[in-house]
Order: sequence, then C-alpha cells, then structure tokens
Amino acid sequence: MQTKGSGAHPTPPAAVTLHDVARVAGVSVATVSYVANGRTNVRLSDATRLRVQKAIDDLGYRPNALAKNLVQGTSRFIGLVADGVATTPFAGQIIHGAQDEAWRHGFVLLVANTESDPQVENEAIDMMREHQVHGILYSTWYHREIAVPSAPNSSDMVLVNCFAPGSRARAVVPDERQGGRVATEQLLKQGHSRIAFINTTWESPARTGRLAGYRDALAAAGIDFEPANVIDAEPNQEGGYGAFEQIRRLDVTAAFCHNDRVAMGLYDAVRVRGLKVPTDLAIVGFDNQEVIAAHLRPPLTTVQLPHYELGAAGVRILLGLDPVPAGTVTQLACPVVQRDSDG
Amino acid sequence: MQTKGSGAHPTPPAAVTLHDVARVAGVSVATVSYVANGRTNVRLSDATRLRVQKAIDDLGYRPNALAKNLVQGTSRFIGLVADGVATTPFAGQIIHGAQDEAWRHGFVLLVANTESDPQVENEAIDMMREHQVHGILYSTWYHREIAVPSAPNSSDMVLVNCFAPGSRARAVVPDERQGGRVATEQLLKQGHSRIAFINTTWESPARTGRLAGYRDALAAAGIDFEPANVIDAEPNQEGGYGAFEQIRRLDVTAAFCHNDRVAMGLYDAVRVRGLKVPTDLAIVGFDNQEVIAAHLRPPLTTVQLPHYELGAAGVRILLGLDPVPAGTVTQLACPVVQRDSDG
DNA sequence: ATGAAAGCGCTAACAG
DNA sequence: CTGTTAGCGCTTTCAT
Repeated sequence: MQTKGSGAHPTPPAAVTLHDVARVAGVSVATVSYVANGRTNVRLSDATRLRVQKAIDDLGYRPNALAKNLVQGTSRFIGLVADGVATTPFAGQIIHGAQDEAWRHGFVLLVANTESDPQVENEAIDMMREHQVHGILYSTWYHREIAVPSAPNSSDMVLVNCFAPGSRARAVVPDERQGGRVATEQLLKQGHSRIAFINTTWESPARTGRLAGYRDALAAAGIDFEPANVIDAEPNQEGGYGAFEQIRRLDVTAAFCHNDRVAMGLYDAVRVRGLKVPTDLAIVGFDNQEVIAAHLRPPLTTVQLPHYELGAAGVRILLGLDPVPAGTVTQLACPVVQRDSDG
Repeated sequence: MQTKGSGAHPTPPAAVTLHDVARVAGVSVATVSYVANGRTNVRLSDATRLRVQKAIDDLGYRPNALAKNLVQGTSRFIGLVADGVATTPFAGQIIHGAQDEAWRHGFVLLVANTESDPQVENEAIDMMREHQVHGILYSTWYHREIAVPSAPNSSDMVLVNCFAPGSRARAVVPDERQGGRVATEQLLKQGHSRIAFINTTWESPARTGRLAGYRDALAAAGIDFEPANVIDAEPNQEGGYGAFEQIRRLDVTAAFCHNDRVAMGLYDAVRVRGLKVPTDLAIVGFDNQEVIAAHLRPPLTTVQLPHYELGAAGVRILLGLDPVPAGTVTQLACPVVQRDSDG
C-alpha cells in the first residue's frame, strides 16, 4: 500500500502522462506515443511494444485529448447550437441523430441552447470556435427560414431544419411537399377521393409545402383541387376540434391534418358527435409524435418528420462525407407511418 | 484589397494567435495575454492597453480555448451522458437545464447518448475524461436505481434522475412521494374524499413513492386507506382506458393517475360512456407532458416532474455550488400544475 | 529500432 | 510597467 500525501483528502489522481509511462517502461516519450496510438508504420521491436503497453495498462494511462488536439491543430468537436431543446421532443431527436453520427466518426458533440436569443447565439458560436470545433450545426426546432447568424465564415456551418437563402451555408431540411403528397396518397389509396386538408394558419415551409404536396397527389389522381376543402386552423388540438364544423359541411370522407395535435383535436370532435374514425371520417396526421399518434383510438396514420436523419445528415455534410456544394439545401423524405385511422 | 495566396480556395483563416497580436501591437505576448483576459491586477499603461485592444479587434483575435485549458490543467467542460434523448421530451429538459446552468458559470456541455449500452457508456465516459471534463452528469430518462458505471472515481460524477445506493456519487432525483401527496391533496381540496389511484405496473421509485404520497395525503386528511382503491395498469393510454371498468365499480368520485398518458386514456373511457370530466369523475395526472395535459378537454390538472431543475441542480452540485456530501441523494419537489380536471 | 528536441497557443512566474 | 522564459502533454521530424 502506497502512501501519497497525507491521505486525508483523496488527492485528484494527478493524471499519468506520457512521461510517466516512458519512465516506467524505460523508453522515450516518442516511443510511448507511437504504441499508444497504435502506429504501425513505425518500426518498434515487439519487446518494447509489449513492455510499453504493459506500462500503459499498469498505470492506467489515458491520453490528454486537449494536448493532442492542440498540437494537431484540430479537435474532434462538433458544435450544435439549437434554438430550443425544451419545447418539443423534436429537437431531442435532432441532437440524438447528430450525436450518433458524430460518435460514429470519433467526434463529440458540444451543445448549446439559445432559446433564439441572438446574443446567446453569438456567444455560443464564439465559444465553440474558441474550442476549435470542426464545424457547427445550427438547428431549429421547427422548419423555417432564418437569417444566418453573423458568422465569420459560414462554410463550416450547416443548417439543420432551417435554411438561409443567399447564404453559402449548406442546409438539410424535411421535404414537406413530398410529405404532403404521401399523406394524401395514403388516403387516396384507401379509396377516398373527397379529402379535406386542415392546414395551419402559420406561414411556414410546412404550410406551403404540405399544401403543394396535397395538390400534387390530387392532380396525379386526376381529381380536381377544390379550394374550399382546405381549411386553416391553429396547429393544435383546439384548432382541430374547431375545424370539425367546417369539415362536416364539406362533402368529404377524409381529412389530412397539418399535424398530429390537430388530428387529436379532430378525433375529439368526431367522437363528441357520436361519430367514428375512420368509418365516418378517415384521418391522417403529420409529425408522428409518438405520445399522441401511437395511442389515439384508433392509432393514427401519420407522416414522420425525419428529425433523427436531419441531425445525422447534418454531421455527414459537415464532415464532408456527403459532399454537397456550398449553398445547397438537401431535402430529406418524410415516410408515412401507417396505423388505423386512414380508413 | 489584399491578396493572399492564389485566392482560389478561401484559405482557412489561419487563426490569429497571441504572437500575431503582439507583433502588430509591438508588445510581448504576456502583455497581450493580460489585456485579452482583462486582468486588472497587473499594471499596464492605458496607452498600451488601448493599443493592444485595437490590435486584437483589428485582427479579430480569438483565444484558443484548447491551449488555455491545457496550460491551466483544467477545462470548462462538463460531460453529460444520457441513456436516451430520443424516447421522451423529458431527457431534453434535463439537457436544457444542465446547459443553462453550465453556461451561466462559463461551462460548456459535452453530451453523449448511450441508449443504455454499457459499452458505449464506458467509451463515452472515457472520452469525456480524456477531454479533461470538470465532471460528469450521468442521467436517465426515467427515475430509477442504477449500478454506477465502472468509473475510476465517482466523486466527480453526479447522478441525475437516478441513484446508486452504496455509491459515493451524489444524486438528484424528483421527490415522488411529495408529488403523490400534492396530487392527492389537490383532489382533497376540491372536496373529494373517495379517490382512486391508478398506479403503474412497473416496479420503480415512481410507483412506490407516489403510492406512499397518496397514502400520506389520505392519512393527513383522516381518511382510511382503502387498498381496493388502488388499481395497477400499464402506464399508457391503453392502461388508463382499460382501468375505467374497475373504477366505475368503485365508490369513488376522483382518480389520481400515475401519469398523463394514463389520464388521457381514462378521459377517453369516460367520454365513451357519455360521462364527463370532472363532474362525473375528477382526474389528476402526473408528468405535465404539455402536448397532452394542456390540450385535453378539459385541460388536465397534473403534477410536474422537475426535469429542468434536475439538470440545473446536477451541475450546481457538480460545480460545488450546492455543497452536499458524497453519497447524498437530493430530492426536488414536484409542483402541481392546476388546470380544470380536478373538479 | 529508438531517442532528442522543437513547438502547438497559451499562462504565469520572475526579471528588469 | 513590460518583456523573457519555462512549461502544460502531446506529436513528429530528424538524428543516431
């Protein structure tokens, strides 16, 4: 049993360094560096290699990533600044996707939450740059257009779930139009031809994109677009509930809702009238918000926003694994998740 | 207009260093370091101070945090390892709270998602240690007991939303018992005295704690505990829906549900019978899962799990701002969020 | 096959 | 008041 200091307070283990290992193994630090990094292109006798490895294990040597990064002039950090982690489960998915992908390539995520405060945002970006991040993922919790933050060089920044026209920053966003199309097609496939669309009142890529997709699907099926069949409502349960009155006056058998929350409200309204989903009204949602969609009665057929993939694609683009030119906006497909509400 | 290199590819800005600033300002690196760090205890003439500051601004100098951390032997990193960011919105709140608090003290969050894979978990912890993190927050997405990961020294690790009996690691968790008590008291306050409790079938601190709290509240109100009034059900919508049959056979006017999802299912069952919340049955939930609770009809009175505070308290404990002895488990109160379902 | 030494960008004594 | 200098822990030529 060794005594070190007074032994009263457990002295911070005082990190063992390359030098310590070198001394114990009776070799130079360079040699230790080689075997620690498993370099095969340098010739070392098996004898020393083993001896050094043993010393490393015995001492429990762990490299100091800070020093390593400093000398190499580059870190294994990727910065992720998000405008709101709290608000929805969605942001969590983006982080998750980014984290997994980064990890896979030996990178670590440095996250900052800004709550859309430009002040905080700039500080966060500065801070990340000071930490020599490889690049920055700038993400928003809902798909929207942004003004790219005052970054010196936006070439090492990729936008996730948002885009900035005119910026050189690359972006990756969900394909709202394709999503709107497959949602509608799902209803069409079930034999519905008179389909209402409860859109949101919020101007956004989701609003225009999903509407366009709805029209695409109708057109492809040879069905005339009926403007009266699209209703605007607040994108929440109350909106969906309230929209029912208009729906019932329409000659439709199905409704495509802007999101799952709207669908949930609509379910409510349908049931209050003693009606049934999907026999009296077939419903398709959007978002695949699992708390809701998977547990409504009947479970809701919906379209999934590819948040996880957005995060993952973001780091792939950042790392140059998915080579895309500056300024490109990559669109990711939104798959439909079929359950039982589509008729 | 200056020319540098061929100008074809935008050369990576080649980071300006202390030396560059020193050269331009005509002073030594030490001096620059002083003013860059705003040191007031060293005496510098206002003249040089200004001159240096100007050079810093002109060149757009940004300190290299890696180098700074290296020489100081300590970083401004806090590691956060989570067992699941994706599954619920809850984990996001923990991250958010931790991030805010860390930021407030000049620290950055390094996050890793492990999906409960012990392999990944260890790698994540190692990686963080290599990056010289100040300490590690180990968090779980639901409150539970864990075996503390094989960490060399758990003194710099704090457990968030989980605990490890026998470990020296400090922990911070929600006070389930107090939560169960206030939920029940809320119903009591509204005049209900015959109250059912739909508990979860999953053995967990939430299950035992909330039940204890329910009994506490009853006892304090001088009401006998009736074992038949507690029902076990799966902690989701289906469980709540199914529990109604048992509830109706009970002589109760209110139900406290293990969580909001159960409450949502129960709402459904109540409505299917043509009954009404809260007149026919008052309901209180748990979790305050906003997508559900705020938008049910009527909006759900519930108890909030302090996830944000858990994250924040975790970093405060880690940083020694909230001094607690090793091995301590800190409990955080769960506030009730009153809406309209409690009668 | 291995070691010596320079230096990454920065801080902190210590001189002057 | 300000400059010189010695490292922090590590990688990497370049000698030997």
